[in-house]
Amino acid sequence: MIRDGRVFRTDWTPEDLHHRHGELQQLSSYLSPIEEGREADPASIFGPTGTGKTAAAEELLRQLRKSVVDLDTILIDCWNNHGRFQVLRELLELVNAPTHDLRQDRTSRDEMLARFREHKDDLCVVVLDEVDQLDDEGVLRDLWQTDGVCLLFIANREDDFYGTLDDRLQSRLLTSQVVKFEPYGVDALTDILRSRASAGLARDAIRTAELRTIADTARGDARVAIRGLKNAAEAAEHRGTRRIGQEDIKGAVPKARAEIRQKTKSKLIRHQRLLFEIIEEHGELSASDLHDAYEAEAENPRSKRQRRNYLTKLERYNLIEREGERRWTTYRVVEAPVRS
DNA sequence: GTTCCACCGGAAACGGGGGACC
DNA sequence: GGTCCCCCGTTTCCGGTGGAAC
Repeated sequence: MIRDGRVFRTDWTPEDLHHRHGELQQLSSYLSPIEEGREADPASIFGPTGTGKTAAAEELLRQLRKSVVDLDTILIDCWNNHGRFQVLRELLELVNAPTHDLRQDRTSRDEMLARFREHKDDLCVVVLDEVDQLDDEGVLRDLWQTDGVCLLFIANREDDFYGTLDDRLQSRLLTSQVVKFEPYGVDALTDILRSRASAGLARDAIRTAELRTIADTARGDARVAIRGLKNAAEAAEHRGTRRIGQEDIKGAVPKARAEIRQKTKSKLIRHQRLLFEIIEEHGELSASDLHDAYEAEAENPRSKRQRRNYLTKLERYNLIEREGERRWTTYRVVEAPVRS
């Protein structure tokens, strides 16, 4: 039934970006000075998980590369590169600057920045995906102050991003252009799934009614929906049938959510995972109960201050949410959506 | 009204790690 | 082999906050 499994991967980009033409056009107009060889003001994309933000940015970079000669386009995933050194190293690699002699504890940031400025083209578009995951905003200042660098930020929530910046940077960036990506509606998500199904599944493997059911259950998250479609196809294959039925769909989307959550969990370090598992086990519990449970279970428990850092991280990962303040603080597991 | 308590988060200090250099 | 360097993860300290207890 599955003809091409690549279609269901998160990094697979369709030829046509369904239902994001307006947003793409908006972004193109913000970055249009680049096509005339000029620097464009920073722009930001905000929107929940699975709304096509990264895919839109990639498409935008593709279009810019087609129309502008001598343009560096760089997309950095700040989820995997959250330190200043890591971001600068990625920048150097992507502009083909020498990186063999870089050392986290030896090479100064100024030197790395100078090397980047020397090797990049006159104009360079830098997309910082999941920018709210950055530990050190200094790199934003570095890039902001670099001639010829056009910045595009991607984050889930506006306040998560701006809230972490110092006043000076915040006031500069608050004037940047913003494009908001709303969650997909059922019709839009059904279209997206139809296009994936026709590219990756056998002909007539699924009907519109089943596609709509998946789209509806995914609640606006394309990543969950696409993975759900793949799970449904596998279930149908397992059943030995040539068409996906409602019974194949039933567990497909919850399974997709669980898989995405598992992937996120696998990135946690031991103490972060323990804190998450305690919250998961209790469903919801107060801060003091959480600390007590952690101290009872942890080997070499980390300090309370460090635990608070871990909990902030878990919140940013969309794994948990916090409610209330001070002694009434409670933590609970976020059911959905989660970031992949 | 004052003190206590539990929590949050910023800032500074500390120590480990590991390659370069002598 | 000893020392240097400095980033990163972690701890310590501390001020702020606001309800509870007195």
